[in-house]
Amino acid sequence: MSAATKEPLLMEKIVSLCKRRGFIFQSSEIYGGCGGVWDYGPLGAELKRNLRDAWWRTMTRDRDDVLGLDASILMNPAIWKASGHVDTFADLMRECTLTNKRVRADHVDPQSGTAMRFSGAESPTGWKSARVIEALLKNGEHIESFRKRVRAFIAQNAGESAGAAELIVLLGEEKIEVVEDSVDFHPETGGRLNEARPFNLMLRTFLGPTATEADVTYLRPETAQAIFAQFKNVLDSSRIKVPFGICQIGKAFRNEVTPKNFTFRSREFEQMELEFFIKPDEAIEAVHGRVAVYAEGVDLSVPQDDWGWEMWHRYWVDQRTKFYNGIGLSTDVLDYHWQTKEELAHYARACVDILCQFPFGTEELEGIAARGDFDLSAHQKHSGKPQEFFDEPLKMAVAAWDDARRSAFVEKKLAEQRDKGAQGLPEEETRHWCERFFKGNYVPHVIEPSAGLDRLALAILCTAFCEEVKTDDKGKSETITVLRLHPRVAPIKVGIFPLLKNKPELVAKAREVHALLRKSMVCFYDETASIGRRYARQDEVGTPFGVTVDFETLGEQGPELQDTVTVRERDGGAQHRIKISDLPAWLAQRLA
RNA sequence: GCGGGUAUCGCAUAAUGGUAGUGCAUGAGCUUCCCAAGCUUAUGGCGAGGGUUCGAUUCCCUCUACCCGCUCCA
Repeated sequence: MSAATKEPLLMEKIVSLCKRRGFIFQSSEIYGGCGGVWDYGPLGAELKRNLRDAWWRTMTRDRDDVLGLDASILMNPAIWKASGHVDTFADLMRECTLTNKRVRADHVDPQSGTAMRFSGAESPTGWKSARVIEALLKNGEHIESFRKRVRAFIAQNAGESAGAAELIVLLGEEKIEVVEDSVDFHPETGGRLNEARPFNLMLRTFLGPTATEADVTYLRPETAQAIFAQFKNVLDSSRIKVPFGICQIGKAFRNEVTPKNFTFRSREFEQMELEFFIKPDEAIEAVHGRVAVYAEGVDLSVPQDDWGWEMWHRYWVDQRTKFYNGIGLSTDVLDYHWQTKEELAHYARACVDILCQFPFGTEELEGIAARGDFDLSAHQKHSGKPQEFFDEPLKMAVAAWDDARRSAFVEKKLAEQRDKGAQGLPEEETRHWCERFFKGNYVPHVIEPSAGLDRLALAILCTAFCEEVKTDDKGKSETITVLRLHPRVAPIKVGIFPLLKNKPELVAKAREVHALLRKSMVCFYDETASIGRRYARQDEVGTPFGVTVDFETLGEQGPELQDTVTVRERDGGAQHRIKISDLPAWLAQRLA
């Protein structure tokens, strides 16, 4: 992961452009806003739609092995129990008042020492804080090393304004009390913990007008769980076989602690997720005698029968990269982060983040995780409904095994699970898994490419944003703004202009051209201001082409140029003289 | 959630305890106008709520939103 140079000023310009030209507005602005949510204006709505459509086309319409789904946002809360979302965040949490670090209320180890209090702190930089600080001087700890620790945490919290930690002066130090086995201090930092309170990042709501506790459900925190919950229905209704995928685009909601960086981290956002179900490696090996192994430079373009989870994972990283390249995010603004063993969730085998360079840093656009059979198995267990796929070739292959080979297979599985320790399956479940496997049944594994649509829209805007200083003949220079959007995602494809608006013939002809083109693409007709200004307006919103109707179009320079128009390119400003009748095809070719 | 900062027409900015100004943008008009041209003209603003005051955009308090740094990010 490269540390991109942060450019807060650039971000401000982009935010300003987004508002000025109708891409993105603050939600509920006339009432003072609403934290962490944003609205898309006319051009933003088109941009987002183009991105959404491009994803949908690439992921399902252009493929034989991925099907679409459009599930509801509200679901049975049991889904969030099964997925682990409810439990993970239903805990009571306490925060350290010194560092704001959070701990589970029931996970605080008792400590002994002397509780100390400071009335505030100040620094030679002029920074001052009147916040009362309480922390535990642990038994045996030297008072100076204690003070040093407190200063370091204060400096960290205060940011740049407080300056160096060692220069901070602690004010009004006093001993409060000697404590024995207290659970009111953070086990690592020693800071006083505040009151315990529930911490849930899911948005709670009530399904049904009585709004009692029995009606509680949640706005989905991710779209993926609906795909798992409908896995069997899609499988049974679509005559499709593993490997195959189910994809979905939709809103998701999270009570983010800190929404930030414009639309990048919002509380309401749109996700584009694919769950691609694959055979377990054991099934590949049973049928094909081997599992293909990834090696640098191996061909990932066409899926093969002997691919296990690793190849499929690599395949999707490759596919997703090609998608981004195709809508204007070139390889030089993208980056990859392969999560380390420590970062991975316990059920995940691998996870790659595809990152993009934003003005505020290099941040995640998409995560592609190999999640094993964790999700479907969890739903199978919680719902009591089988989530298995019956694999005919597997059944045939295993039918040929003798008893010795079967028991060796079982022993090997048991050993694998034992090696995983607490994370491994109990012996009984492993034996059951093997039994089902021998009959050709298994819970498919899954590769999950999960992307944020709002993040993508922001990435597209940020990377397209371009300022140029232009100097005219008189030496007067000004800064012009161009959005170099890929024609495929640009909200407006072509601007149509009569050279002058006070000549009815020009206006009529331009309106004709507009009527012709709007049938196949988003157009913008503009007859006000000078022609240069109209070009500039379109440049600023990323319109790739401009069409100008002039006096030659009307035949003033003879029949040669009659019914031709000037087509002007946004990037480079090159002009072409094109027959009106050829325009739709000429433009369509360049917008594909 | 903590600390720091910001809030003035759509955008960018100025000044002020006493009728809030400018540039750009926007609307109307003139112009044979191909890269933000010129001229005329119009619309439009002190984030919300309290307090101090004869009078508050300005001073004080509270709230809200946004930005930066921590923190969080299934």
